[in-house]
Amino acid sequence: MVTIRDVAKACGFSTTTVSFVLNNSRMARSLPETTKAHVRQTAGELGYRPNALVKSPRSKQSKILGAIVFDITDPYCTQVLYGIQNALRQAGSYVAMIIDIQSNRARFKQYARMLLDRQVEGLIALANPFVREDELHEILKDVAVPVVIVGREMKKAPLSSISTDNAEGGALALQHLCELGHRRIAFVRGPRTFVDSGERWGGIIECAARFGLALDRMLIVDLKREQSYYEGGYELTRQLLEQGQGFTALLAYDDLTAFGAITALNQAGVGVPSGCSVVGFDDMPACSYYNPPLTTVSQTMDRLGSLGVEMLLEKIRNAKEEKQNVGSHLMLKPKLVIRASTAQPGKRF
Amino acid sequence: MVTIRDVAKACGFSTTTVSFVLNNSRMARSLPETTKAHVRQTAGELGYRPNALVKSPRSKQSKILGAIVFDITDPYCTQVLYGIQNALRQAGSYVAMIIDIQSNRARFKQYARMLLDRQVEGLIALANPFVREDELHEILKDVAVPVVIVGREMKKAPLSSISTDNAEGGALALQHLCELGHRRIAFVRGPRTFVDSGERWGGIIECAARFGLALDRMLIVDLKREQSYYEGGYELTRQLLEQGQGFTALLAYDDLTAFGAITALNQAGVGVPSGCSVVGFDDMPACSYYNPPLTTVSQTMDRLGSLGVEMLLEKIRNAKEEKQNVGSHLMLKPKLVIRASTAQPGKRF
DNA sequence: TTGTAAGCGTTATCAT
DNA sequence: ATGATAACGCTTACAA
Repeated sequence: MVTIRDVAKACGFSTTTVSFVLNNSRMARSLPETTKAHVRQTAGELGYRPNALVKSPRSKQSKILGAIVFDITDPYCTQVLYGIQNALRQAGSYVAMIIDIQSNRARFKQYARMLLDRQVEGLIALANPFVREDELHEILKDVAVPVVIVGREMKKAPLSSISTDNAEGGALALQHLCELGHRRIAFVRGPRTFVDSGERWGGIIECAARFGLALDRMLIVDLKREQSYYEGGYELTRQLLEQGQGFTALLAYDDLTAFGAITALNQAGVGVPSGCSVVGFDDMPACSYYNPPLTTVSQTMDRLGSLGVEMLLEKIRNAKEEKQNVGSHLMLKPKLVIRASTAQPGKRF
Repeated sequence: MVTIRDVAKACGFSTTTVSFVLNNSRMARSLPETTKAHVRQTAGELGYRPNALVKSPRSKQSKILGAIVFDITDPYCTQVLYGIQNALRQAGSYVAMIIDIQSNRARFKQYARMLLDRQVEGLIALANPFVREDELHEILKDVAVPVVIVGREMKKAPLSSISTDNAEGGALALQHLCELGHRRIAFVRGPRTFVDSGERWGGIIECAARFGLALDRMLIVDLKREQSYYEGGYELTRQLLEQGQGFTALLAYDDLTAFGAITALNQAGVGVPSGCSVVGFDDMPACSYYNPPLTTVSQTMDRLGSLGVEMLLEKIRNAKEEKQNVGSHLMLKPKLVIRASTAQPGKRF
């Protein structure tokens, strides 16, 4: 391995000078071009590469961020990670250490500690829908580095967070169906304890009022936590159909629920959207190639990730300047993405 | 920050002793239990956490592996990553630094270097279908640490690799269709330059011979590299239908291609599987909730990842013992996953 | 403009 | 059984 001392020896300057030149430090400005050129050349010739790990003790900068996701095979997580990596590339110099806790709450704390042991300068963590705000605070209370939570609004400092305006998302979805002329609309909501599901429902109620739409309790069903959302969407939709409640549209908790609903509808001989329109939530990649392509509400996950990183880097800068760190919260507007699973109510039904 | 010196001072022993105890080094065995207990307790009380980064200069072990994927939103990649993380958790102590090159070849080299600067002890890289073996060798030729390539057979040392038996996979898919009684089968192959597509085709030819099946050139079409596979599958299937070539089954390059094909078939009024059976390749998660759920060939991506890590760790151990590193190659058997998109040929058509 | 030397937190060597 | 001390590769006050 070629060290900075090897370079220094080879070009006849001290390690200090070499360090200055190779890091473009402000001290390097006072060095003559000839020196710099010489240093750089010998470094190049020797194939010198600075050891990024050992920089940290003196500089106090590991240039590593920790990212904790709850399921790396979940499209929601990977889209956020995509955004994270984009922001990191633009910021330059920082890398992420990505950890998957595989939906195992106990691992969260354990892995957070592991990342801290590895001297990450900050932590960005994706909240899954069933972890509560106070739990997160409890777990993260003695973490010394800045933290940003993605996907859940954290109201208490010092945690910052970035999330989607779920209420607006719910409203957007219902508004779309109303504007198409639907009045008999079924709702497959998320499990009762899910924060985001509650927020979405709030938006739906508000929007229903705006359109003078009466919500029929018989057309409102809730997923259970134990089921997969796809299975749940399928089962609940089948039940709705069996009960013979007529409806011309269905608003699902998320895209997977919507996929399950479509399967149930088709099996019952109901075409989508000819017999029933279906709207999802999230806009996972599979929506665009589903059969039919799914109308849904996009959470713009990549922006969640990239802006989350920007917030985190900002917090890290503040922490360095000993500014006190207040928690801040960003709420992104969701976007309605209209595809082929929604249409005006047909004649059938 | 609490350092090992703080602990030493607090408990009255030297840093050496503390280090021995806290690392359970063999030297610690000769220490009396009382000492060890005392050290451990003060460490606990002070909340001491060893700085994992600075261990590396002396121990020569960063305990970091680099993982390079070509698209972190691609289900193939994330499934492999899932396997990687599983293996890492079991192995303990190692973490992965995951880098997404976003299908940008130029970034491969750049990021590989970045990872090496960060002292990764080994590299595991997922090959995408359009990078060639010699390219990979060229890029990785002066990488000093052990490397394992996932998803592409590398025949030349010192690179090791682990991949799926694509020929067997192709054969498996066709055999399934033949056994169902199909004789008029359409093939949407991958782009000509794709290694895996060629391998699969080899298996298909072999299997066709075995079943005495004549392959009709009019029913064989190839995707173009520029198109998305979903789009390509859709377009090519539409063309096949327009040409009026009768076929009762379609074997697609991969799952996305199959999804596109199903969309085209349905739009033409052909039911799946009632009018035409469709088989994909990969078994991405979307297959199980597609409409209809897709019969496909599983690459068992998680095993690709976990076994890949095991190979890499093995290589790292060998490298430490100065054993010379020969490249090794593992080829995993694919698995046929039968779902609802295939059936015996119907009466229609 | 350049160099010396101290330090970062750890582990390894060697002595006691 | 325990401790001094050097070393790892780098950055950075301070000195010249």
